[in-house]
Amino acid sequence: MSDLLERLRGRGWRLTAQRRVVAEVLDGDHVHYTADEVHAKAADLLPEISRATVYNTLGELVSLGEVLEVCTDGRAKRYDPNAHHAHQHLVCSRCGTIRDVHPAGDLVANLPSEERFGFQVSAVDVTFRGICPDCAAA
Amino acid sequence: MSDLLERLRGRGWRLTAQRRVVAEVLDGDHVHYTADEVHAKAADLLPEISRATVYNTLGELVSLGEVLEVCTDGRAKRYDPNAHHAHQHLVCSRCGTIRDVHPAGDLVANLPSEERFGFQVSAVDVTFRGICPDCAAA
DNA sequence: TCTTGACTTAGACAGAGTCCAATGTAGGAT
DNA sequence: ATCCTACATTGGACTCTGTCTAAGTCAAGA
Repeated sequence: MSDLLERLRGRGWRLTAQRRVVAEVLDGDHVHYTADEVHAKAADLLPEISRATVYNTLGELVSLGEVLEVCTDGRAKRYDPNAHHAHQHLVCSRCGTIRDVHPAGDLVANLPSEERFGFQVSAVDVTFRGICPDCAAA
Repeated sequence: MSDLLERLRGRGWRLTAQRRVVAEVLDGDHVHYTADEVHAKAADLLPEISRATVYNTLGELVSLGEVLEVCTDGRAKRYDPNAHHAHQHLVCSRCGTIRDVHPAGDLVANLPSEERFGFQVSAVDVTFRGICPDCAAA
């Protein structure tokens, strides 16, 4: 994720300790933390970091296209650092676990033009729902 | 929507004035109101209706499968009375307008089994995003 | 019409997120 | 190396969405 920090510095981002730890927390695959989870994990590394800064930083990362916002339920938004590989999400209806998945085909093409109501359709968010192996076993 | 009320009465629902006006507000196509919008419109018909009752009634309608909960952004949930015809949503990224749409094909089948991580996949929610004709013109 | 358990109400509360004025600091300028 | 200052951070108040509770009300069966 340090290449991310370099990229952002190149765009004029000031590199602060707070931004570093937020970026560090978001490193990894299948990471989908809420803002509060990011704050808790960041506070383990930098105890005095504030909630406001975590929200600010996440918002900036989203605006810059480096992180995706995901809402799979009506609760807190989740933040997905896997923004540079198009993907969708598979969510366990019981425990809420989220996996990144890669459906086949062109999903936007599934929408016939007579169903587009004159919209310029540019993107599609897909959430597959089901029961994960752990919940199915329990 | 009065067939809805009949159906619910058959299931033991007590028919109150409050439930009637909530059902009436939710009548129509491409209806996707937030709970507060439902409350405001219901209060036009029955001024003393409370927010709690609107939330209760919407929750019950969702549990009974008569209304769908939709969240297209991280904000308030929206309530969609078109629960008896499978459909997905098309959302304007600028103004938030929502249309019900009917994509072609079996959307769950788009997820290859090696991308299912052992989940039993049972449903899929799809949100197409784009710019609506009004916003494109403006 | 009476009765009763289901329904409604107002308001307190909780969770998620935003905003603001005061303070601190990264990094270019000197 | 130090200074400056525009940008970043902070804590706390605030907003919005939704839930809960205790007390009062009422639909509909007896």
